[in-house]
Amino acid sequence: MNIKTRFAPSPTGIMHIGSVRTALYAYLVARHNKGTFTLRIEDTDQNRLVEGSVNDIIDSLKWLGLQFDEGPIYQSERKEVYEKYARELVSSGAAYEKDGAIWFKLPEDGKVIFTDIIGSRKIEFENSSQKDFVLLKSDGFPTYHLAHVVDDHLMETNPVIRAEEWLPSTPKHILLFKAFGWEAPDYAHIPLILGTDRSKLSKRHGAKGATEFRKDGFLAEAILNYMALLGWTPPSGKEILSLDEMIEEFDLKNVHIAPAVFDLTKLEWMNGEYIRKMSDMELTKRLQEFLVDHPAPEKIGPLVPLIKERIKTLADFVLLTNFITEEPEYDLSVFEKIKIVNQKQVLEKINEEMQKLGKDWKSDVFEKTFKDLATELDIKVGDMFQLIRIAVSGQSVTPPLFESIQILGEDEALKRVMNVAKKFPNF
RNA sequence: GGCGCCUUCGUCUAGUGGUUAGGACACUGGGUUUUCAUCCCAGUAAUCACGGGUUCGAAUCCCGUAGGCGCUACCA
Repeated sequence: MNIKTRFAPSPTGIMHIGSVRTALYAYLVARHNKGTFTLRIEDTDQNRLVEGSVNDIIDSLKWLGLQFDEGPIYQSERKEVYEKYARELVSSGAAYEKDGAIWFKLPEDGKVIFTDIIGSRKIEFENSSQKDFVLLKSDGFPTYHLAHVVDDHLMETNPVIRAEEWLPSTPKHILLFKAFGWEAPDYAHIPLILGTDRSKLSKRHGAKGATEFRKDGFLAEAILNYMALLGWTPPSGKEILSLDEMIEEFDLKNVHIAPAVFDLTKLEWMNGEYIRKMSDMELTKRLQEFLVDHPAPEKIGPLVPLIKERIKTLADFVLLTNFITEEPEYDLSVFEKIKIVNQKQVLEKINEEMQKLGKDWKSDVFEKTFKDLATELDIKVGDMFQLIRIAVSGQSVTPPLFESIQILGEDEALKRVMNVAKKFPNF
């Protein structure tokens, strides 16, 4: 059978992260079966249109690498088509006009039975539990129900892949296909993605759009990988897999039936995995593209090997390195993570030792000095170096300590330690 | 309210009649790095929603209940 899938968002806002998964699955099915993937814009509700949304959707798909073969097809440009078919139903007696709209007449008895691809589950709806519904609105635009049936028939979409919120209206669609004398497609209703409160993921949960994740420094491949696994397990059991590997392994039959909670922490972990896996050169390139207004893009490269294992998102690069160019802001709670009781005195001691080091500190001397000091003051070596790290940078995670000081310069490092020792614990 | 779907560690999940219920994230502890991170090892964590069956034996099959969620628009 010829496989044609489509992603059919309505342009009522930015491309939501949940839509990314729907688009991805439709894309994977098309590619796996050497079929066609189409983008269709469902802009039939004139009141809810949001300017810029189509661009955001297309940009998101492009960024993610989910290239469509056909479209975008705009439903708003096909009004006559829908009207023609709606009138056809009026002629055949399956629909009627009322208040300037065309309504579908729901059969009084009988039931609709279909098998959803997801979970191969058989689903039944009694016609008596359904009501007549609008096909063509009085403004001449079709409702989702009419537009879906007409378009997916004309486009020969099969299977129809959409979110599970559509499941309750599927009998309407199947009845419509039947009224037209058309064969209904197979349906795959993808379970919802939930927020931490287990309700449908939305902006209320802080759920962002695809392009916002991009702005936050997430990688397209990590987003794709994470979203794919939120509701699907590949037969190989792999957790990290590329788009090509997903295409190879994907089958709607392995998509889960239960909804899944979106977990940002795991996404961050996965993004970090992708960053660490990348070559230094590639990561440098990505950072330069990401940090468009970085004051010195040529200085990013040398820092990459130092921070690669410490960042989870591209945006973390800034957090990790801005202490080099900017005076850090100190927060007592960061110091409190170190289990040293008399931190002020230790800081003063560190300051003294640093003064004695003179100019051009050497790595081995530096390390021996503070290891000895730790022994002398009876504190853990790890805590000693961590305290220096925080005094110099204001942060508990930085590039390697000695390298950080080298980049910063001995004078500046010393100045900061002195300053901290003096002010502690009142910043 | 009506209709529908769902229910294994906190989260993502493996599991299709016999497993010490496995893995991943997170968390905790330890090791490597004389420092953070990375990496490695270990550990905590699911009476498989609950109650009945069927069976020698059930997370797995059947029935029921509860809870959660979704839909219930001339929105999609």
